[in-house]
Amino acid sequence: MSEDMPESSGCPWSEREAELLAITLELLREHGYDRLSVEAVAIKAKASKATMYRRWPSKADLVLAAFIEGTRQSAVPPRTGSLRGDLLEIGRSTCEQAREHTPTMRAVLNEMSHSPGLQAVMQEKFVLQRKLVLDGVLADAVERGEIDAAAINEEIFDLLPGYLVFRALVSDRPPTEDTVRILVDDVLLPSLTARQGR
Amino acid sequence: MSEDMPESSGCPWSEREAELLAITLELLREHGYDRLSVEAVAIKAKASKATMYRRWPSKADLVLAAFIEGTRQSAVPPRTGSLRGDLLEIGRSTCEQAREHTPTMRAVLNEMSHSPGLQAVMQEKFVLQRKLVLDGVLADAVERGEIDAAAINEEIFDLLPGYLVFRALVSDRPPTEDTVRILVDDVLLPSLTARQGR
Amino acid sequence: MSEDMPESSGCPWSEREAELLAITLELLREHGYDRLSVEAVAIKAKASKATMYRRWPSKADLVLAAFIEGTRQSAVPPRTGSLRGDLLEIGRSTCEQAREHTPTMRAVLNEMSHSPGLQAVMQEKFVLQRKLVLDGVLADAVERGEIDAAAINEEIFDLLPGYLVFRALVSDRPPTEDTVRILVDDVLLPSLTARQGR
Amino acid sequence: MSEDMPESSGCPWSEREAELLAITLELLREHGYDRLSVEAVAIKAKASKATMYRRWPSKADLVLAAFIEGTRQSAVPPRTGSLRGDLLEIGRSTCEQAREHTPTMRAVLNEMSHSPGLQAVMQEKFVLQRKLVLDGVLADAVERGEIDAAAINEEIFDLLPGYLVFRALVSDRPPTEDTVRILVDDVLLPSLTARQGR
DNA sequence: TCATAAGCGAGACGGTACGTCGTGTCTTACG
DNA sequence: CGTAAGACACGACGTACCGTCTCGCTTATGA
Repeated sequence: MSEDMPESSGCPWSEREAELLAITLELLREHGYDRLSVEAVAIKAKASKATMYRRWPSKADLVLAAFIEGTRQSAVPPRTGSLRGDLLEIGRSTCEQAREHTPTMRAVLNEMSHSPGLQAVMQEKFVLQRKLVLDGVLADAVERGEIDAAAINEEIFDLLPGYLVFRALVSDRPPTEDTVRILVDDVLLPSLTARQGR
Repeated sequence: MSEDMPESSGCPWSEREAELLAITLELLREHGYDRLSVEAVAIKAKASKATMYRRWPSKADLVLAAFIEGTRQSAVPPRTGSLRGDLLEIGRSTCEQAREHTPTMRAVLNEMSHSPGLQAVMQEKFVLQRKLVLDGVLADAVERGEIDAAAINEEIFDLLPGYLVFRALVSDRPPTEDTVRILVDDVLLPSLTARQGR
Repeated sequence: MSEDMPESSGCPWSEREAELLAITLELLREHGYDRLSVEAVAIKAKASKATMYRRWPSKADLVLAAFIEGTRQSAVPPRTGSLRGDLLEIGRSTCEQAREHTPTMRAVLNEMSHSPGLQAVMQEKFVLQRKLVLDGVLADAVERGEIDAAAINEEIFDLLPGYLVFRALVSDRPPTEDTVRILVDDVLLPSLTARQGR
Repeated sequence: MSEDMPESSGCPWSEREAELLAITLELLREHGYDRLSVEAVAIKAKASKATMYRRWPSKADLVLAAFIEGTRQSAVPPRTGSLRGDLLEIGRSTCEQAREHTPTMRAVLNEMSHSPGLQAVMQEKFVLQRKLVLDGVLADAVERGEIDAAAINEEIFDLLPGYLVFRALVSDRPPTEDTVRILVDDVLLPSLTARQGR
C-alpha cells in the first residue's frame, strides 16, 4: 500500500470517483475485504482496472478511501444545552455510524497492522474528530458549571465512543440507545460529577 | 469458510496441530492476514498443503483456529481480595492479551462479517470468558459488602475489557497500566459504589 | 515405473488380483488413463491403496498389468486349412481384440515413451505372439505349396495386424470384416503369390 | 478438456503462442505427457499459468495444439514423375514425421478416447491430409497409365502411412527406408498393378 | 477545423495464492 | 502376517485476483 496516501488529501472528488467508492463500499459490505476484488468493482462500474489503479494505487488504498468517503459527513457537534443531552447525542451518532460501517471498519482495521499511514488516517477520521467534539461538549459543560474541569481525563476521553465501537465491532451485542443511556447516566455522569470539588 | 466449524469442538489437539497453529500465528503476526499464505505455513512446518486443508478447510478457518489456540489459556479468575485489585488484574491481563493478539484479532474480526459461526466463537473466546470472571469478581465484592448488587449492570458489564480492547485494536494509543488504573478508580469504582444505599 | 517388471512374470494370479485388474480396466475404459486413479480402483474394490501398491509399484505398472490380463487369452492360432482362411481369421481376431482394448492400448502406448521395459512387454504381448501365429500360418502355406518361402518378408511380416491396429487406435475408421477381406484378397495374397517363382 | 476446441480454428497464431507450443513440444518429448506440467512450460517461457490457461483451457488442449502446430507444415505432395517415386517419398516423409512426433502422438492418442472433437482433429491433421496427397498421386498414376483406376481401394487407401505409423507408435521397430521400399515394391505396386487389365 | 494529446474501456500479461486432487509411502488397528 | 483405512509429503491442476501494461477509441483543447 502506498505509504504517503496522497489520496487522503481532501474532498474535491469527481462524481465518478464517488460512484466508484460507493460501489466499493457496497461490495465490501456484501462480501468482506478478502472476497472484494478491485476487478469486481471495475466491472460493476463499467470502468477499467487501470482507472481504478490510477486513482488508488492498491486495493487497501481503495478500501481506505471508500471508508473515508463513507464517514466523511457526520461528526457535526451536538448542541442540546446540557452535558447529558450532548453525550447522549454523541453516543447515538456513534452507534449509528458504527453500525453502518462495521464491515468496512473491520476491513480497514485488518490493514492497519501493516500500514503505518493507515493507522494515522484512522485516528483522524474516527477518533480525533470525536475528540474535538467531546472536548467542545465538555468545555461547554465546564462553562455551564455542570462539571469541574479537573474531572476531564485525557487518558480515557474516548471511553464513550470507544466502548460503543467495541460493541459494534467485536461483541455480538451491537450498542442500543439503552446502552448509551445507561453508560451516560450510570457511569460517565457519576464519574464526571463525583465529588465535584476534588 | 466452513460454517459448521467442526474444529472448534474441543481441545484434544495433537501436538502437530498445535505446532501448525503456532507457526500460523507467528506468520500472521509477521505479515498480516492478507500476506499470510497457507503454503508458507506448510513449508515452514515441513507439512503439505493437503495436511493443512484436511484440518482447516480454508485459510480463514486456519487463522480462527490459531487465534483460539493462542487465547485458549488465560482467563483465569483473579483473586486479590478486593474489588479494586481484581478489576486492576482483569484490566492488566486484558491489556496483555489484547496487545499480544492485536493482529490476529483484527484478522479474525475481518472474517466475522461473513461467518455467522465465527461471531459466536469470538464471543465465547473473548467476551463470555471474561464475563464469567467479572461476574465472579463482582459477586465476591457484593458478598464482601463492597458494592450493592443493584449496581451491577448487565448492559455494560464488559465496559472494562471492551474499552481496553478498543484501545488496542482501533486507536493508536494501546492501553497502559495507567489506563486501567484511571478507568477503575475514576470511572468504574465511583459508578459501582455511587449512591451505595440506593 | 519399476523397470524390472517382476509382475509380468507369469499367470498365477490370485482371484483378488484379477478382480482389481478388471476394475482397473473398467475405469480405464470409462475415464482414460489420466482420469483413472489408483485410489478410485482401491475404493471401488474396497481395497486399500497399500494393497494396490504392494502388487503394482506404480499406476503405470497397474495399467500395464491390466492390459496384459485383458489380452492374455486370445492369440490361439487358427487352422482353417487354407492360407486365405487363416489370414482372415487372424485379421478378425486382431480387429476384435483391438476394438476391445483401444483405450487401454492407448494408455499403455502413452507410457511406453518413458519406460524401456514397457516397450518390450508390449512387443511380447501384442506383436510377438501374433508373429508366432503368422509364422505358423505361413509355414503351413509353404508346406501346402500355396506360396513360395521366398515371398515371406521379415521386414513387414506384421503388415496385417499392424495396419488393423492403426485403424483401431489412430484413425476414426475402426477396421471391419471388409477391411480384412480386402486387405487379404487385394494386397496380401497378390503380394505373397505374385510371380511365385521369383 | 474443452469440447468445442476454439483453438483449432486456424493458423493466425501469434509468435508468442508458437513459442509456447514449441516449448510444450520440447518438454513433452523430454518428459512425456504425464510428467509434463503446464507450470513448467510457463516458467520456461517466462509466462504465467494464467496466460497458458487463457489460450488452452486444459493441459490436454495445450498438448493437442502443440501437436497440431508441430505437424502443420509438412504434407506437401511429392511429384517425382512416377508412382513408385511418389509412394517412396510419401513413405519417407511419413517415417520422418512419425519418428519426430512419436511421443506427442502417443499423448494425443491417449486423450482421444475421451474427447470426441480430438478424434476429428487427429483425422484432419494426420489422416485426411495424407489421403489428399495419396489421391493426387494415384490419380496421376492413373493418368500416366501406370495403374488402373479400379485398383484404387477406398477401404485401405492409407495402408502405407497407417502401417508406418503403427511401426513408429506401437512396435519397437521404427520404420526405415527399407521398410518403405519393401512395402512399396513387394506389396503396394504388385497389388495396384495386378491383373492390370481387369 | 483539424490534429495532438489526455483519459478511458477493455483486457492480456507476469506473478502468486487458493483450494482440490492424485501419487506413492507410511502407520495404525483389526482379524 | 496381510489387510482396510487413511494420514502424510509432494507437487500439479485449474481458478482467481493483484497490479502493470498495452491497445484503440473517444473527447476536448490548441494551433
